[in-house]
Amino acid sequence: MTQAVRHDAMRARNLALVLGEVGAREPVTRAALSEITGLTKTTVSKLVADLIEAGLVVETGAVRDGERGRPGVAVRISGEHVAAAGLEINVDYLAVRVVDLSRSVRLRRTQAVDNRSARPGDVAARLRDMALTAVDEAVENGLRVVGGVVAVPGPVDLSTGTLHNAPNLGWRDVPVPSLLELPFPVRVENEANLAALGELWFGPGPSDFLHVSGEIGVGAGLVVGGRLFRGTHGFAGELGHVVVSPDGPACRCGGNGCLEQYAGRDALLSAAGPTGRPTAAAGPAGRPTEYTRATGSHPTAGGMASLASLVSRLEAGDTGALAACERAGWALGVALSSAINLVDPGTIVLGGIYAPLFPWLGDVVAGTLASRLGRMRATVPPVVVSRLGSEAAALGAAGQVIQRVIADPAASLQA
Amino acid sequence: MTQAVRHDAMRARNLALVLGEVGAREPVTRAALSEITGLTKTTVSKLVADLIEAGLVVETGAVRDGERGRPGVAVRISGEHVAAAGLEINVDYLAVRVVDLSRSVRLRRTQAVDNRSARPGDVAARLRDMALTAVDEAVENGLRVVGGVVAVPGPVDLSTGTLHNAPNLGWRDVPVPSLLELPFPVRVENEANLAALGELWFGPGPSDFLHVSGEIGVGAGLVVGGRLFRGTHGFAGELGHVVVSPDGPACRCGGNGCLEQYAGRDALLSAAGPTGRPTAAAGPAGRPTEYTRATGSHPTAGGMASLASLVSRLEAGDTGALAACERAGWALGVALSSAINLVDPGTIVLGGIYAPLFPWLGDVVAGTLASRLGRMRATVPPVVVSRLGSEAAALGAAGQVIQRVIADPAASLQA
DNA sequence: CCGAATTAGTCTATGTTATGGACTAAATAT
DNA sequence: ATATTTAGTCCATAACATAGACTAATTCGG
Repeated sequence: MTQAVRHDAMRARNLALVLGEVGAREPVTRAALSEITGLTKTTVSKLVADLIEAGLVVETGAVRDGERGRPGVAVRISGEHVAAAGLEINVDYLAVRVVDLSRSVRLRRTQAVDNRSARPGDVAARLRDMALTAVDEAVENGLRVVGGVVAVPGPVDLSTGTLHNAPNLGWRDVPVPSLLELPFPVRVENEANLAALGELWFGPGPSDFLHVSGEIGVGAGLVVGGRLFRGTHGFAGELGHVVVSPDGPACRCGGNGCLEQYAGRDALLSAAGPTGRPTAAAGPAGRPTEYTRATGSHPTAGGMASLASLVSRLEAGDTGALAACERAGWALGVALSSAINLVDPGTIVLGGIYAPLFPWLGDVVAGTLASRLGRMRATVPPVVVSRLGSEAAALGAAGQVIQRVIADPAASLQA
Repeated sequence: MTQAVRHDAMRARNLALVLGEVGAREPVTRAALSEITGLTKTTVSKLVADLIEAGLVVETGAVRDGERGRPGVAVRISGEHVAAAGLEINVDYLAVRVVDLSRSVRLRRTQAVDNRSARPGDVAARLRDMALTAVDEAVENGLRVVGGVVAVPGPVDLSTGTLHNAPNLGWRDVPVPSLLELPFPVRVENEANLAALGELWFGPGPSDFLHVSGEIGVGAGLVVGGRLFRGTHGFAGELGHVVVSPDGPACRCGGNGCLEQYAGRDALLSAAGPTGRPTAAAGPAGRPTEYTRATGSHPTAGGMASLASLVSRLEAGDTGALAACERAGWALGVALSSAINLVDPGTIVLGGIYAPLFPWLGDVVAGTLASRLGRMRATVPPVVVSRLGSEAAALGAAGQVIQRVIADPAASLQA
């Protein structure tokens, strides 16, 4: 059930409503906000004044849009005070992103590390260092980091932040927030879910889609009506173990013929045949390389090297590589057709390793969907590529903090 | 975005909150409601007074529970004034249920009709007659039918109430509400969704589950946190076309090896081999038999006769019938393992034709799930049988109206 | 160039709703 | 019989939004 509504809750909701509309249509004048929300001009003015005082909103000066009458003073979300940290623990790298309230990315740090062999405490310490230097830099720019979210490759208990198990890291029941000990509240969430939210808040697309995160495993995050669907225990979106063929190759989950056995990173690479740089010969784990990049595909650490070589073989027209992609695309299409029948997403967004492979996968996936769904549905969901690639999860993590502030400005208005 | 909150909205929400708690814990005293909701005794008293005046709630007299102090006056949801109609158009029958606000079923009418060959207008006219006589009877009992929902076997445009297409009826783009022309607002919804909601509101079980409706097709309704998940366009839950084997038998949807080809009613019956009363020799379509029943499995119209004979063959230990059930159960398990990985339901509820077949299916389904999911998940969702059987959809339909009244009593408080 | 029209935003009085504490009512404990 | 305890009502107050008057700043038309 919902909570009781007192006067303070009424005000809190209206603050959230106004701030949300500012974010959705900035720059907007108070008059326009009054018309959009249905609140009176008086009320909107008072709410906006509070938001300005809290540093969440700023005036951008008068707007003269050729209309008659006194010009309004537009406001927009302020990116100058409040910021959020998006952290990511992945198999091959650690990442930190600092995003301000206006969703501008203020800082990017990625460190290539092979975390497969590492202990949770050591990884957390390294990520903590990265986060703290990032926070320092943010503070120098006048920003206050009000919270952080950590993206991890496995299911999470949302209330405690415990990572239940991450098979590709070899971790079990890791209490991530207490290991990090950061000077702001930290939540933890599955990377596939966060990648979907990253696509929602930082991508160009719609607000109804299934985002597929191709990594070693294959995860998916479903966003409907701008909200993430988590399922009963928060384990929804395990696309990697959807059945492609019930008598297919055995999977580590105990089943047979799961999608992961056809389109997971390792399955894809080994199906493509021998490659120049095999997975085992990945870079040294001890000495991480630090660097910053603007956008595009991710660094070559661990098996990533093989992915890069797979792409170059595909570009060269290598038949083995092409066949492997075709098979993976077909399997993805089969699994996605089940997913579409079950959860009815508006669009399919292919991310993770499928982003760089999209030129060789996309059409096969779309074709498989069309042949399996076309006769039932008036429209088959379009298959598009993620523009964020592997940055999606860390951005989604930061975005989740931003979203909380925007959804409940009254809470952060006191602090 | 949400709506602005004015004083009237505040009151509306608090009314809903109080009414909801009354429904959840009846009988309750005002004092207990005050403690539960956090609203003051004064406020609760005023809200309850309004609810009583509107006829939604009644006092049940003092409660002396052995405690010290003045005994409170308990209130409960009133079943004496407001009622809802649940209507169902199925392939083999039409059904009407009238349910009062306290969720007591006040009237059951079912008419066996073969609607396969019938025109929408004729079917609607017959259902309309049934509904009107039901409403008359309700009025005689002092009830006011404030709305109705129609369960139909196919996807629906919720805003207009148009049934897009019902392959088993042979209908396309049928504007159900305008055909019915009933003296109360009518909405339309997919029967699988409504069956899930029926299970939620009238069944004994939990509020997180996937309800499987085995009919000619196989539908599913997902309820998470007491809310139905509909997907982007409202087409979620098409379990019947989830892939069991990608190179299996061709399906009418254009795909291959869909669940429906293994566990749909027709597939199941024909796999069971020749039967005493084949599907084609179903009862006469022209002369419907009217009757009323309390509970249990549904009438024998159309293919239903064959289902009854399948059950008797199973009871007799017929090996062909047993093998068909085993195969269907295995396929259901395969499809459900995909569904569990994708949407993470808390429980699997088998309804429709799977309810009477449960003794021969249940263990196979559960076993298949255990073997495909056991190694990944700490707990595999339990597989249980629906106690409502084929009554679930019509009850869910009526329940949806009730639910609306309880979720927004302020709206019906004016009328 | 000036007044009329138009739109933005503020100010003031008012209405609606929930709160808090005093108060009455009705039971049990001693 | 009296004290204690709990239920529910009454009344003054506080919080918030509203309605409409008012001021401010622009464009339009002559």
